[in-house]
Amino acid sequence: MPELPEAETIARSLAPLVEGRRVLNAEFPGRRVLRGSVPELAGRVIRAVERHGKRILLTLDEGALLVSLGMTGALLVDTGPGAYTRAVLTLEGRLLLFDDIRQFGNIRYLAEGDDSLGPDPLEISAAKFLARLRERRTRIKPLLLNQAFLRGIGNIYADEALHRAGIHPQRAAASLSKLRAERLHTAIVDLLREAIAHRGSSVSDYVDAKGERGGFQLLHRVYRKQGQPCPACGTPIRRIVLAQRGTHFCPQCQR
DNA sequence: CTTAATGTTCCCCA
DNA sequence: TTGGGGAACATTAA
Repeated sequence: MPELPEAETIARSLAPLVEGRRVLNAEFPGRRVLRGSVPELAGRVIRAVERHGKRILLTLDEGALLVSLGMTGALLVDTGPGAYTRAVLTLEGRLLLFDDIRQFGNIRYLAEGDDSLGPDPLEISAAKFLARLRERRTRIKPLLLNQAFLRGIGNIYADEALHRAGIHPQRAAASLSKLRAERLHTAIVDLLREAIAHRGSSVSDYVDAKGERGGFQLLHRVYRKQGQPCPACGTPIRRIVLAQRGTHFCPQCQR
């Protein structure tokens, strides 16, 4: 469900609804939702809601909650708890729910900052991006999915960015020319900004904190478009499996 | 019944 | 040491 544009949309929709509010009670009906130990949350105040890669960071007056949305996680405000509600935070005047059908998502408490992720793709410079590519020996698509390399890109935007940049997903990352690497950097930035402007991609069940769907799925060029003509050249889009993920590309434009 | 799905982690092996 | 491959996690939809 969530990659960077979706997480950004969730954070923006959620922030004005919960920032500054005190937690009155916290319950976790989902047995497997909590990771690590979580201290008493009642009495804490939510100071800020921000995107952290493809995750959502709820900064409290002491510590923070890091919400990983997994494939099907959603943060919803003032809806009734349902069969897939895994966490319930009762706030002053609002109810914040974490719903997650497949339960790949989780919530962990951070006492301090989290430095386990790579740079944000919207903030890294082209020069630094190039330098980081050059020190890796893996193929470009799995590298883009690696959150320690860049935070926030997932399967949809990896495929879409590589198509825009004209790069084959199995291409060795370090073998990209300077020009190609810069083209990829530009493609990533443009793509993510456009997707955010369209409030993310609702391919299956992604919704923001108000339950609203995104619209960027209508502008996808290759993701899950196998057999359909490439919008650039008309060649049928191909689907392969790479790193256990469906991978969609144009065999003509991406070499 | 089979396959695939916006994700991550862990284990084994080269 | 790095990273690739595969399995696992849990659930729904086509």
